[in-house]
Amino acid sequence: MTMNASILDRPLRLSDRVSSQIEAWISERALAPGTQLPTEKVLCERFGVSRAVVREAISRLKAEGCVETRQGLGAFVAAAPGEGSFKLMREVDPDAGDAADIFELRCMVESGAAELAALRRTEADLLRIGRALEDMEQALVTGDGGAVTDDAFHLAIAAASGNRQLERFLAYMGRQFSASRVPTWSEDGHRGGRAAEAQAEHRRIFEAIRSGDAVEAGVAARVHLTAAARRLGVVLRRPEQNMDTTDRVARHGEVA
Amino acid sequence: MTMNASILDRPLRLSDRVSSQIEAWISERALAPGTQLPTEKVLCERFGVSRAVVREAISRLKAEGCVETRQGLGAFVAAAPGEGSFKLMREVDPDAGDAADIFELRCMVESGAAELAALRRTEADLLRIGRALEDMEQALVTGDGGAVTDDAFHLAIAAASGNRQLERFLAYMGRQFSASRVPTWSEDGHRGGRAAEAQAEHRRIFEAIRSGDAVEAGVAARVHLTAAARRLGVVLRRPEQNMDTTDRVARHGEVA
DNA sequence: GGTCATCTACTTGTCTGACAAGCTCGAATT
DNA sequence: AATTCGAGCTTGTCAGACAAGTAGATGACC
Repeated sequence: MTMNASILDRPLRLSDRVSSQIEAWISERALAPGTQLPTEKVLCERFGVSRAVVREAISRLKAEGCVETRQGLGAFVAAAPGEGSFKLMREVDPDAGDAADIFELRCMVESGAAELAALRRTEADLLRIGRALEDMEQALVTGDGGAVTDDAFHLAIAAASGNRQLERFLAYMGRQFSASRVPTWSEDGHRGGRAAEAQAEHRRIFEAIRSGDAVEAGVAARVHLTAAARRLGVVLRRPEQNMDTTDRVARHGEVA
Repeated sequence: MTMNASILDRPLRLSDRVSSQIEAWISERALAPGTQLPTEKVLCERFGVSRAVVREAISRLKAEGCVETRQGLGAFVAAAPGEGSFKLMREVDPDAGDAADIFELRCMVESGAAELAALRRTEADLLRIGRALEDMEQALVTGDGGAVTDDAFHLAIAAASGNRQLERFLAYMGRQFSASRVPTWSEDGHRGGRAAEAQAEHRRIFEAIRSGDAVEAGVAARVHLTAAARRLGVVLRRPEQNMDTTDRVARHGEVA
């Protein structure tokens, strides 16, 4: 006959106590994601335990998702409990290759968002997207506030897709990239016609979503992102096959 | 010159692999709560690692809530890993339709990854994908280790896409979703033919990537993910238009 | 024979020391 | 000045040892 009540009396393992204290320490100071934790050695001295115990404690925090470790660097706060998501994708360098990679990724996901938006958009969604479009139209005249509204436009489409994961992801990526939209809407961008060009692409996307044509919406989104990359001078690898693949197929579909 | 030595060779911590394999092992055999796990010593010999690694792996499973340990007694299955991994999904969003959202998102991104992989795969990539495929083939016979290799298969494709942002994103999503692959490779999955069905879809994807047919690779990936969702009983909203959109278009492209 | 203390074998928990792998930064080299 | 390379840090892994806790066999005692 086993004493099941012993679960409550069970001896507290050292690693449990240590992990609790570290977690409390993070919470109390409200450490921002990315903050570096003390090294294992320091933690050993502070808690008076061996490194094995500290490692098990940190291992537990890793499993809970609030700590990340990188060999040779250290341990870092990953995210406050409950909000861990795409945080893993931080530290994106606006470097050369990364920019192309991100454009490719956005092309896949945003075209998908446009397709879903065409299928599921509500009247409220259309109103929101349309308002962003009008604001950009005005920005074309006044030459002001284009970049901000551009963000709003793409976010509104993501929201209209009805897929909350997609919306969160695109919101994140959009934030990463809002800086790159600036050149399009800069003084130079207006003069060089880049702003007007982008706006024409935006109108095509909006029309497709309004009319409920998913295929056309996806194509329009892909065209827009490919053109945006070109306008920013980002060189897409194997451009002749790369992002045009589905586009080309879709055109055949249209013709057929 | 960028080192394409790639992400997956590095962040492969031993303890992560061991914990994944133990978790998959529990899932595939559908071990009842209370079942005793092999001792640490046995696990060390079986995986060929030190006790520290095994202990970290088990520590992770403890944190996930699917394993409990008692000093002097051993380690025991606490709850079905399905519930334990639901905890990971809970972090994303406790909503019901969340699984469908994630499937949609994965469908977009993984099909894109397959297309890019078909265009850019190196011989080393093909070797790695092929090895994962063979491992799954063997898992079909032995009934063991299918879920882990399934992860490896999709990650290898992501790596072959040559897009590091994509690879990181899919690695993240894969971790969130590896639990959902378990039913396919469980005992029940083998008996019901779900494993064989999935494997056939995998072969189609691999063949397309090997032959460099981007369109076919994308189609095969979309078919696979749609089927996977169906096998798991996930209801995709508006299935008749939803994920089939680009698929239908691509087929027209093939015919044309 | 039955009861109880003890002893043994085995498990997980903790400690220690060492080396490997990966990263940062600055000095030395070209 | 730009580049290379190594010292010095970090975490990751290994090996062996002992402490603490448990179950079951052993054996003594009634």
